[in-house]
Amino acid sequence: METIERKPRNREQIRSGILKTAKSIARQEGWQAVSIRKIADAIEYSAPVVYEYFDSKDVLLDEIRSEGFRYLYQEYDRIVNLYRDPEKRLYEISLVQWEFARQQPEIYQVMYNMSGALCTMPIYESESMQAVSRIVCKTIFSFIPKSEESIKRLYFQWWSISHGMIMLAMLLKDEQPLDHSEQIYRESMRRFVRDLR
Amino acid sequence: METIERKPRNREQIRSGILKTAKSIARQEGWQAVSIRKIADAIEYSAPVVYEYFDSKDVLLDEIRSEGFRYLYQEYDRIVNLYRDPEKRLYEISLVQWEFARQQPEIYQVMYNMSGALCTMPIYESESMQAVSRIVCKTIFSFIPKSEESIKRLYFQWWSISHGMIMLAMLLKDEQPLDHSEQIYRESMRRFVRDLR
DNA sequence: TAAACTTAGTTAACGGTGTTAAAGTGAGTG
DNA sequence: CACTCACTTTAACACCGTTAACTAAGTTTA
Repeated sequence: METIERKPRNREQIRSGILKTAKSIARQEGWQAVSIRKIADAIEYSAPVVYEYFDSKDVLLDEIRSEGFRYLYQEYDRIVNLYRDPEKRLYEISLVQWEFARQQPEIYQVMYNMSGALCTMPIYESESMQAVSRIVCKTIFSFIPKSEESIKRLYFQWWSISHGMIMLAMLLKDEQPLDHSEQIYRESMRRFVRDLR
Repeated sequence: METIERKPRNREQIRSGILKTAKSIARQEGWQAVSIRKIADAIEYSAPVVYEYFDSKDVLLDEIRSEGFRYLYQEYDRIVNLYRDPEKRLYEISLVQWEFARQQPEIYQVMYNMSGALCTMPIYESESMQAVSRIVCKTIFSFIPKSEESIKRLYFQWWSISHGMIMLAMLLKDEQPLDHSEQIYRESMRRFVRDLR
C-alpha cells in the first residue's frame, strides 16, 4: 500500500488552505463559481471536511470579509503612524483603499456583496469593520474636531465617494481604463480632503 | 374532463408575468432565492416554458436591468422637460435616482449586481444604460459647456457619489435610518451641483 | 376523411449546488 | 483480540439551471 499522497497538515494549515482556495477560485472564475466541493477538491479532502472548519458557506465568506477589514485596518494604522498631517493621512488612506480593491478585487467584492458574492451576515455587526470605521473617524476628528454625529456624517460621505468610484471603476473597467479612473479617484479624494478644511 | 384551470394568456402576458414574478420573489426573499422553477410554479407552468421567453436566467436578469434603465430614462426625461434651470435639473435627477433605489431596490440591485444578484451581461453594452448616460451628460453639458472628455469625467463623479451613497445607505440601513441617509444624500448632491458652477 | 404537421406543454434527466447523517477506516490501547 | 477514538468518506436530501424526449391537441394538406 502506498503512502498517503496528501501531506500532513494541522488544523490551522487546513483552515487557511480553505480560505486561500476560496479566494483563488473567486479571483479566477468569480464568486458564483466558488463551491464547497470545488474547495474540498483543491485541498484534497471531501466536502464535509470543510464544515469542520466553517459552519456554513456564509460563515466562510464572513471570515474572508473580516480578513479584508482586518487587512484594511492594519494598512490604515500603518498610514496613521507614518504621517503627521491629518490631511495627508486621510488622502493616503483613500489611496490604500483603491490599491486594495485593485489588487484583491475578490476580497473587496465579498466585503460589499458585489459581483454575485453574497454574505448574508450583517456587515455592521462585524467588529473588524467597526475597527476600520473608528480609525477613519478618528483621523477625520483630528482634522475637524466636531460632534460625533458630524464626524459620522463626514465619514459616510468619504466612504460613499471612495466606494462609489471604486465600484463604478470596476463595473466600467472594460470601457474606461482603470488608470484613467484612478486619476479621477485621486483628484476627487484630494478635493474631498481639501474641502474638509 | 375538466376545463383547464389556468387562464388563457397570450405571449405578452406570460412574458411580463415571468418578469413580474422574478421581481416579486427578489423583493420578498432576495435575488439568491429567485429560481426558474419557482417562477414557473408562480405563473402555473412548468420550468421549460420560461425558456420559451428567455434564453437563460442571465438574459431574464438582463431584461429586468434594461427595464430599470428604461424607467430611469423616462423619469430623467420627465425632469428635463419639467425644469429649465440646469442646476435644478441635475439635482432633481439625483433625487429620482434615490427614490427609484428606495422604492424598487430589487431592480436597483440587479442593475448593479448588488446583494447577490448577478447578471453577467456587460452593462456598458446596454443601449438602455447608454441612453441614461447621454441624458445626464447632456444635462451637465447645458450646465458647463466643456469638452466631451470633461463632461464624462463629471458624469462619472456624479454617478459615483450618487451610487456610492445609495449603496452604502442600503447596506447600513439597519444601523443608520434611511431618512437620515437621505438627508445626507440630498445635501451632498446639492453641494455637488452647486460646486459645478 | 386520413395523414402529416404544428403548437403548447409536460416529464424526466444531467450535472451541479449546500448540507448532513451514517458508515467506514486505521491506529493505538487494554 | 476486542475496543475506542479521531479522522475521513460515502451517500443521501432537496434544491439549482438547462435540455432532450415525449404527449396531446389542433390545423393543414393530399
